[in-house]
Amino acid sequence: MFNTKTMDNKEKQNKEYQILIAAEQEFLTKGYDGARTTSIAKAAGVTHAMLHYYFRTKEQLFERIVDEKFATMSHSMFAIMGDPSLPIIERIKGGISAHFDFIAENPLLPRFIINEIVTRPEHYEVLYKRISLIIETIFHDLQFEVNRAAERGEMERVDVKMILISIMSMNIFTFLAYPFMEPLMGELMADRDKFLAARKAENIETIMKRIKKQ
Amino acid sequence: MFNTKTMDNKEKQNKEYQILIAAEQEFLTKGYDGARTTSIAKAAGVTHAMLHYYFRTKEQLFERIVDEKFATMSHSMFAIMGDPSLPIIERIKGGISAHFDFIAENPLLPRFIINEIVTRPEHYEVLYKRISLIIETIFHDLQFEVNRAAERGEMERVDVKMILISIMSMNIFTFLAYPFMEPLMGELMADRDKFLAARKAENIETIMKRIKKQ
DNA sequence: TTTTGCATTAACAAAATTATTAAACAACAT
DNA sequence: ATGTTGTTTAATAATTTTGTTAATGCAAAA
Repeated sequence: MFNTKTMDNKEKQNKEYQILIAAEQEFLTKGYDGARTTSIAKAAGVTHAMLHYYFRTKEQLFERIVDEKFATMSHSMFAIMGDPSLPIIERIKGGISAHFDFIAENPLLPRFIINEIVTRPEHYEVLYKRISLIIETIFHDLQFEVNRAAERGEMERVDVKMILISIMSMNIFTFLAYPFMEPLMGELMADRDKFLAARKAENIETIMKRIKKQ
Repeated sequence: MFNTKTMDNKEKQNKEYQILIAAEQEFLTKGYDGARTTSIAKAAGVTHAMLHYYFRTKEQLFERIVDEKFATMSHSMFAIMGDPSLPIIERIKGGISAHFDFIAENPLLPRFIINEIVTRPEHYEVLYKRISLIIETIFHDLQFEVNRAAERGEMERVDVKMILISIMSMNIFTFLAYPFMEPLMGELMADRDKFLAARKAENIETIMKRIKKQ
C-alpha cells in the first residue's frame, strides 16, 4: 500500500492515487506482461488517457510499483531479525513468526519479486545492493549471538545463512504454493487461518529442532 | 523435454519438433504473456506462418507445453516417495535427495507451474485431480510406515503431509530464489554445484532432525 | 477579468502481435 | 504425366495494446 501518512483524504481520493492502487493489484496478480494499462485505468475509474497523462508510460507506472514492492520486501526480511533483547532461541522463534505474518499480509509479494528478478534482470543491480545490506546487518548480528549461545552449550553452532534460507523457504513457499495445497491438505484447508497457523507452528518447530542442542 | 524415444532422428530435425523445443524455452522463461510466437519461430528457425500452420494458435502451442510440464511435475512429486524397500528414515532421506535432484534438472519448472496456476485458474481443475491422486498414493503409504516406525520408537509420530510440504518448500525454493541468494551466500555461491550440494545436505539434515526421536 | 496551469475528454495514431491466405513447391502414389 | 497431399513462403489482414494530441474545462493567482 502507498504511504498513507503523507496523503490527506483529498489525495487519497484523487485519480493519480486511484491509478496506483489499481496498478498495484494488476501488476501483482498478472505481472508486467500480463497487465493492461486499459484494464488498470478501468479499475481506477479513469480514462486510459489519464493514466498516460499521469505516468507517461506503462513502464514508468510499473517502476513506481516495483520500487514500493522492493521496499516492502526489505521490511519483510528485517522481520526475521527478531527482537535483539530476547534470548537467541526466543529471538529466532519470534523472527520466524514475524516474517511469516508479514508475508501473510503481503501474499502476492514473493511471486511478484521472483518473477521480476528472473524476467527483468535490469532490476537486479539495485535489488542486489539492497539485499546485501540487509543480509550483512541481520547475518552478522545473529551469527554472533548464535556463536555465543553455542559456546554456552545452549544450541548447535549452525550456519545462520543456511538457517535464514530455510526460514524464508518454508514461510514464503506456504503462500507461493497455497493453491496447490488444497488437494494435499483436505479438511484442514477449509479454514485458511487454521491452516496458516498450523504451518507457522510447523515452520517454527522445524527450525527449533534444527538449531537445538541434541 | 519431449518424448525422444518414439521420435527418430528425422523427426527430431523436423520443424514441428524444433518449434516445440523453442516454445518450451520461451514459455518457461517468459510465461504465456511474455512469450512471442515470432520469437519462438525465429528460435526454431522457421517462419512464423509455419508455427501457426502446425499449432494453429499460440494458445494451442502453449497447451502442449503445459501438458508436458504438468507431467514432469507429477514425476518430481513421485520422487519424494523414495524407495519403499528401505527403512523409513533412509527412505525419506533418499526421497528428499531424489526430489532435489529432479528439480535441479528442471529448475524452471516450479516458477512456470506456480505462475500458470495463479494466473490461469482454468488449468486448476485438471491439476487438482492429478495432484490429489499423487498425494493419496504417497501420503497413505508413507504415513503408514511412519506410524509403524513411531510405535517402534524409531522416530517421532509426525504428520507426513506437513513434512511433505516442508520438503517441497526447501527443495523448490532453492531454485525459485536462486538469483537472490548470491548476495546472501557470498563466496559459496561462486560454485553453483557446491552451493546446491550444501543446500541439499541442509534440507536433509533439517527434516531428519524434525522427524527423529528426541 | 484575464491569465496561467493543471486536469480531463474524445478521437486518433502508432506499434506490436497474432492469425490468415493464396500461391508455389515437393514428395509420392497411381 | 497427373493428381493428391502435405509443406513452405511471402504478403497481408485483424486485433490488441500502448501512446499522443488537440480541444475544453476549471479553479486559483495576478
